[in-house]
Amino acid sequence: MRLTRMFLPTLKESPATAEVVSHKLMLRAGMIRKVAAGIYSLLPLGVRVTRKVEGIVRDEMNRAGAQEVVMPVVVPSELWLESGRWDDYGKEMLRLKDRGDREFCMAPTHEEVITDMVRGEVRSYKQLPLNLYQIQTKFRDEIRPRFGLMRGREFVMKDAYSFHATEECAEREYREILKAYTNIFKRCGLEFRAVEAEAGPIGGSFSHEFMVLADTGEDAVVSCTSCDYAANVERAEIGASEVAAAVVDIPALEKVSTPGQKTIEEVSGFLKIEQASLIKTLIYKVQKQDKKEEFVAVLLCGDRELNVVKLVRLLGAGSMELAEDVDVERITGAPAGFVGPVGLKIPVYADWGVDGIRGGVTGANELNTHLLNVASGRDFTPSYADLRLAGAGDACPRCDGVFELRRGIEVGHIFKLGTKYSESMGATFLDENGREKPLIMCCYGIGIGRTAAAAIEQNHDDGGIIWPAPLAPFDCHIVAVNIKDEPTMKVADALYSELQEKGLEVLFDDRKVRAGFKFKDADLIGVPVRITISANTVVEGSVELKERRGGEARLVKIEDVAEEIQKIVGEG
RNA sequence: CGGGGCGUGGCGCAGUCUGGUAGCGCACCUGCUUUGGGAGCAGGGAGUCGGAGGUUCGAAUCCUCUCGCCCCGACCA
Repeated sequence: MRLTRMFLPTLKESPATAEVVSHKLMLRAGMIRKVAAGIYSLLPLGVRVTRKVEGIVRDEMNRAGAQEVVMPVVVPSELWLESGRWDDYGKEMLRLKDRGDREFCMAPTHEEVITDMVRGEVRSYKQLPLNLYQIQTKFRDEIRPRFGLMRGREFVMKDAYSFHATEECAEREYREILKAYTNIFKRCGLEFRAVEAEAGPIGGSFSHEFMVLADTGEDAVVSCTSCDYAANVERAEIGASEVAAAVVDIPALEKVSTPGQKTIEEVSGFLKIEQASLIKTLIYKVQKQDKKEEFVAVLLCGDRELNVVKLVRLLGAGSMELAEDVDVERITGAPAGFVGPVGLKIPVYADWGVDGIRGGVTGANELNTHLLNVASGRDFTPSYADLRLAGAGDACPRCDGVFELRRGIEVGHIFKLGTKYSESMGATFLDENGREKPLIMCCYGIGIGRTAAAAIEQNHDDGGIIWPAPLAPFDCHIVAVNIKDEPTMKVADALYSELQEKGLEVLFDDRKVRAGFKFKDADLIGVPVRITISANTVVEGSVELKERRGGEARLVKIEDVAEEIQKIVGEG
């Protein structure tokens, strides 16, 4: 593509509204333009990158035996009423009416549609398993869209759904796609982790997220430094490590006045005691499954956070929330900030870490007062469990390694759905014994635009984007330093044709602007290889080759250019 | 949903407090010079100041309403 003819509006300054690098660079490099909050148009360069991601995804999905379908964006309410999600999905689902006042939505996901498609056709176990996928636009009316393509309202997603006669078969397929996803993100040239994750509101029994590692990621991920365990911190289990110390040599409890010192930081600073030696006490209001309410206390080391999901699971609760101030005072006798486990009449749960605190500090359940020399087992007896949010240095639950903490961008998510949709929507088949059973389902998603954005978050410098070769909009970028110089243009034109004939995608900057201007644009756009053609090197039959990802420019004989580029971008 | 902020040429902003008839940088067009890291000079085009209503001799500026966009928070002791 000749730059003089390409719709590629690059920007020197970045629009004020862009917050994260990928968003800024996509705007500056002329890949996207905003149409409304969380809604973007893709410009030619954006389309090229998107197609690269889609191509890899499509290829690996097909290879894994999945078949491509396309489902509608606008879906009638009936299907959602059947699954129960018309009411459950809430405001994230954009609803609309047609001229006959019939209700529809812009599909935020397609479980209902695919289940409907399959239930109409699949009758027998002989037709299973089946894996169908699509690459389609979805709409979720996010509370707060942000970060460009990273968290838009309208976005392109590859979603796949598999259908099985048996659990074993479903799990086998789940493993297959896990492998396929690993191939996909490897081929995209991204550093990523497949992590154990919470299944979330979509439901199901287990799930993995694919996280592209980048400091700007919205999610926190722990991974073991010595085995391959990795998990979203929301999910991560922690291995037991703290060993209980002997209780004997701890001095007696002592009250200390701590006027106005409520937070962990304040108490820690006031008493000159490490945050880790403080015992944080949270009072939670728990909604049990049978709708009864109960209050519980949760203890954590002062420097750690509670993982609410772990507590919910431990108690088998329906939901829970922090107790209101009035409830805290009624139950403990003190306002929030001065609460402690000693003498509490409600059930007390503690994270394992608390067992390691000897001679700790807690609230005294008395205004402006804390207790010193508190010891678990002597002064209070909690039920211990793994309750804290995992962090760096915590023990791995699978081996004796420890966690490191990284940030990640969720680009893929796979779930085992089970029979949630097939049961509610009557998608059944007849097994070998002629018995009717609900189909067992799994679903598998990949955010296409988000993957491109994540690639930028992970691969950029001050000058702009540094595309991993497989996602790059072009393989190489020819810069003709001076278009008025005839020898230069002769070589540039010839190379442009030759490289294209050899199957390379070539961007040719033939604009009448100064060299520096072209170099800046080239760095911004981030094509892997730049070929600089100028009068002084052309005389000796060579041109300059420079890789976007570091490295010095080097002279290459004109006849060797194609081969060199193919070596770098890994084609041919 | 709660809190905060912003809408002024394509982009980034000043001007608003203290009303007087719109300005700067980038981009764009023309010419000359320049030509390896976002050139210089000269000339030029482009804005119903988000929209509606009001106050006033006069409104980008003050008041009311409205629309749009952005940020922070939504499990914190």
